[in-house]
Amino acid sequence: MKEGPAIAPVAALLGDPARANMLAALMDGRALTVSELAQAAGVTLPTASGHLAKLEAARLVAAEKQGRHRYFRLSGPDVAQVLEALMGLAQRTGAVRVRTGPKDAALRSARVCYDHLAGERGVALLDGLERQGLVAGGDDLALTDQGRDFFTRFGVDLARLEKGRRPVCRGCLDWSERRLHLGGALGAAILSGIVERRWGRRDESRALVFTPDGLEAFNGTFGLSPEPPTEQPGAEPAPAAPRIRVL
Amino acid sequence: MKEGPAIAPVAALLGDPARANMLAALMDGRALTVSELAQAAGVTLPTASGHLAKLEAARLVAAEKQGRHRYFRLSGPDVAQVLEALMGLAQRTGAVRVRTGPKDAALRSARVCYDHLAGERGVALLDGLERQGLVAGGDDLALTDQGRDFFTRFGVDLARLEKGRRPVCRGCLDWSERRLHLGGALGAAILSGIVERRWGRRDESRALVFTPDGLEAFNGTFGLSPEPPTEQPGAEPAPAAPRIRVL
DNA sequence: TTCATGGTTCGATGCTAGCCGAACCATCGC
DNA sequence: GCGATGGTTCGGCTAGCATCGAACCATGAA
Repeated sequence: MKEGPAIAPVAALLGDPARANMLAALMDGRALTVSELAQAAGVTLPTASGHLAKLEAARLVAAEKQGRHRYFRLSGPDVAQVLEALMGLAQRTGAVRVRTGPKDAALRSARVCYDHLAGERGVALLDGLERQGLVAGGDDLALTDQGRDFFTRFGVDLARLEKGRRPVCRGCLDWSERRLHLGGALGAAILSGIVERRWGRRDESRALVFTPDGLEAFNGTFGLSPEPPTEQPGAEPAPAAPRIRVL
Repeated sequence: MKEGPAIAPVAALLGDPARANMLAALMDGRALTVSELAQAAGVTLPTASGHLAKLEAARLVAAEKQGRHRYFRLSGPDVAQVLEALMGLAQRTGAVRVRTGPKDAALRSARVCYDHLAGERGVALLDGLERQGLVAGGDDLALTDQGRDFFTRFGVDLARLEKGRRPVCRGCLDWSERRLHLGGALGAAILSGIVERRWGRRDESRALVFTPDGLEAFNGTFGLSPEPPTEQPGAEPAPAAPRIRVL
């Protein structure tokens, strides 16, 4: 009666709070040690070690040994994508995080999703690239000729990206915006460009903090209008039963 | 330390085999009764009732009462999308379903994902639409002017679709092909068109069975090359440890 | 009204899996 | 070689939850 791969084992893996927190901590693409992940999850070292063994067995994370440390990272961008999508479900599901503090606002504005830019600015970026005809197509979001010129000038080694097995362009569903932002090798390259140019820096959470000048430069480079003012949190339109058919 | 919505509760919901099976049974977009879902999950009626109550509380499914039956359906296409994405992870994770029987082959070839066409033919469809310039853009996969003409001739009431809050075009990640197929209101309309024209019918599983004539008509209408012969199952390139960095 | 069927609620049971402390192994610096 | 630090393994405890039978409600048919 069942069809396709069995989702239950994987979902159960993501369903434990400790493991979920560890994975969330890895969502920025960095590799973390067991101790760091234990702290992120709020469990002791042995417990974390056990969880990580399971995640590794399921190939959701990959480990690398360096000296007496073991560094864990997500095994691929697709894991990050599923996590983002689950956050989307979790949000509309009513499991709204009440803590809409300044940190949350920062995350909604611009954050690192695995290795590319997400959040409001991330979505705006993809919009802008399309509007200018730099990126087109729907499946793998192919680069146009103009886009190739543009990004070459931006300093991206397209030839190298295209040799890899990872798609150059790929849409990734954004939990806060509920729209696509740009992932893939190009998405990663753009984020690298942002950091290299010191337009912004990654803080200890997943938020990406732009400098004022950097934000202006970023918007200018990609032809984006500045970020709209965020509406007052707590004044959500759907208070008790948000009967939104979201997609 | 946590950021964004908490995924663990939702994921835990999907992590129980009984619930996962029920959701999988609902993946074709149909509404099923509690008894049917209980059978699909292989549990007794009280157990199923309890599970469904939880899923409903989490707004993953929605219920509708008709007479003395209660019909459950997925609460939206986004739920189906997350399920498809999880299947993708489950597959590469090593939880490969060994039962690569004829039914599985049929599912890979063409199946119903919530309310639109998925599988090899679904991916080919999106490819074809793009190649012919009927669909373009990357975010919401907008229809081109030619596309509007085309689908109007195909019998789709675009004005009606665009009035709804659901996006007309939307990519949905395919677990068997690991590429996007076309979802959204237009995806649903195309599937309706296929069924109305008797090009194929939905069997009791999620497989979509084309008639020989219907398949030819489908390929012809959307300018697709016929489906490539499926390679021998069991002759997978990655036997023990598929170390594929998939995305 | 009365019976039959679909669904829910309740209570009891049993299993699973997360958690920690303690002991153990590996690596680094001295 | 010796301590110190990072990780893993083991054993035992506990809590949560899936499961089912039985009793109970609701709807439709006779």
